Amino acid sequence: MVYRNAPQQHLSLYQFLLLAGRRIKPLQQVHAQIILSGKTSSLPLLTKLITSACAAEAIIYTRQLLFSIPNPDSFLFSSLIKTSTKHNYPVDSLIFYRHMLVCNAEWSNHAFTAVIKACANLSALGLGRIIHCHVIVSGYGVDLFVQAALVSFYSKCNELGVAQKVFDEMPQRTLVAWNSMISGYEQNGLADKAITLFYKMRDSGVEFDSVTLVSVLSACSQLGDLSLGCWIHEYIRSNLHVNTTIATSLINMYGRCGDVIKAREVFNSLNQQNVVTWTSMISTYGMNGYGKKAMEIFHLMKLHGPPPNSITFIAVLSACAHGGLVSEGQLAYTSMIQDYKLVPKMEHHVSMVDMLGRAGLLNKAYQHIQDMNHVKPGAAIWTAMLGACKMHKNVNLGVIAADNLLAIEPQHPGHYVLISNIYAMAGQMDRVEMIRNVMIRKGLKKQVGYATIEVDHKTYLFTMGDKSHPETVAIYRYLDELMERCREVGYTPASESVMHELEEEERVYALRYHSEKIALAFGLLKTGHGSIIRIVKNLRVCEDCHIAIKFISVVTKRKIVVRDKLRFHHFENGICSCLDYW
DNA sequence: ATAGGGTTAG
Repeated sequence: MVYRNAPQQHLSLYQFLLLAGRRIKPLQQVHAQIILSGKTSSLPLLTKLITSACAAEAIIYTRQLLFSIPNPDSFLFSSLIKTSTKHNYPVDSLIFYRHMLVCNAEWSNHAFTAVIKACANLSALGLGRIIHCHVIVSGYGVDLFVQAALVSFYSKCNELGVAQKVFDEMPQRTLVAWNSMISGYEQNGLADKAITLFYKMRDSGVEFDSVTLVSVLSACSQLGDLSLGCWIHEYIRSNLHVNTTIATSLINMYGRCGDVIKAREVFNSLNQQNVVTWTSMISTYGMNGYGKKAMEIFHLMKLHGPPPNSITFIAVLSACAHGGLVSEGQLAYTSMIQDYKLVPKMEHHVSMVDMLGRAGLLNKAYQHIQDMNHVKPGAAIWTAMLGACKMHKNVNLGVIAADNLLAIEPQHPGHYVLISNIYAMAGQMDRVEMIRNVMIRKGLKKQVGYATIEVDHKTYLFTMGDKSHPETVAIYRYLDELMERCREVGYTPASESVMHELEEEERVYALRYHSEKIALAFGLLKTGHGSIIRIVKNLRVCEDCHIAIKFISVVTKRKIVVRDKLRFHHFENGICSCLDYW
């Protein structure tokens, strides 16, 4: 308690600390002053010094400082753990936690929440479990802050069951706990559970905030749930201030639900755009196949917006890949490196290979892979290459891509169909057989395709050849009739896109009753003439369905929007926004 | 005098 006797002296040292801010040299000068004036036991001073050093990201100096302090107290430890977690030094956060244990300092909910968050950032499930035990033994198991941190931690470690259990056992569920649980489901791809929980939250009378809605909007994007998304937009308009975060979520939601016009409206309504809102708008256009529009926005951004970052260029290159804008994409790629000094990462290379490959420039795509400096081509690169080889029927390069893909991810079930297709094309039936055997041996099945459609605020799900719907007979009869009308105006089934091992008869059946066709027939039967049909498909839409839907848009005179695994297809008058380029 | 749990783009 020495410092109470000489407040003047300390005040000036403290002011020096404030002046030093996060600059490391001035901080070290004040440190010297502290030593010279003999105030090395003033914990408030040392706490400010050490957290400033940590915030200045001088982590080695921070560690040295801690070990030079004779009796750090609980406050110093929890501040330090908090700051190190916040500045992305989770390992140091754990080291400080251990040091806190050794020093036998008193625990606090602040120290626990921070160290749990550090474990969450590391996805360190085992360590987090141990700390959870420590929490309970220290009597902090009942603390609402610590419980919320645990919910978030278990969610980030994909342990949603445990997260839910901690959440359920909370005597009082705080807003933050609800938000953690909802975002936990959303981040783990369980969008329907996130939405169910949101309704529960609303019904239990807990006030939600913009953080809740950001997660729920993401869940809407995943499911293509445009009606809940619109409801949230209305709610925000009348109750909340639209900040850039929530605006980004709205743009993204509309974009991923295929409503480009609404996305643009939100974008235009913003007073202040940042790099994230610009990037979202570019990627919305790109994802929906409007490559030219995406480039228009990119151009506006370069004129009036902040400098594009690495993620902006992923959006730009991907828009070029999906829009067939090869020379524009190549220019953007060069500009990224030369004008913006950004180093291309794996995702940029994937988009480049995708872009060149789709355009049929297979040798250039292969050359790009070989020219990648310091980056080892990952599975995504070879998948893009393989897809392009299949599209343009280049067997030689296709086999090279397939071999590389098999070498990198031999276990991945999603690759087998594509790989065996290319070997079949190359006439290497022994390898086709081998791949098939591997699939059977490992119990790997083709991912089950399904399509969903929303009618009267209710979502219906169909799988291939689905007969579970009570009106199945009517749906199939209508679908058959529809396909007959399409045939009359020139449609012929493209059966080669079905997996080769099916018998011919099965192929035709499989094509005719693909989930997206059933969902589409159901939607056309159930909705009025002017409305847009919106379908979400979990896999990529197949070639035959793509052709068929173009014809269906003609014979029914309807607008049809299909979101597949990668992008959107807007069908109207026999034309798709992807220009058959996907 | 010392810090402050959850959320944001491909």
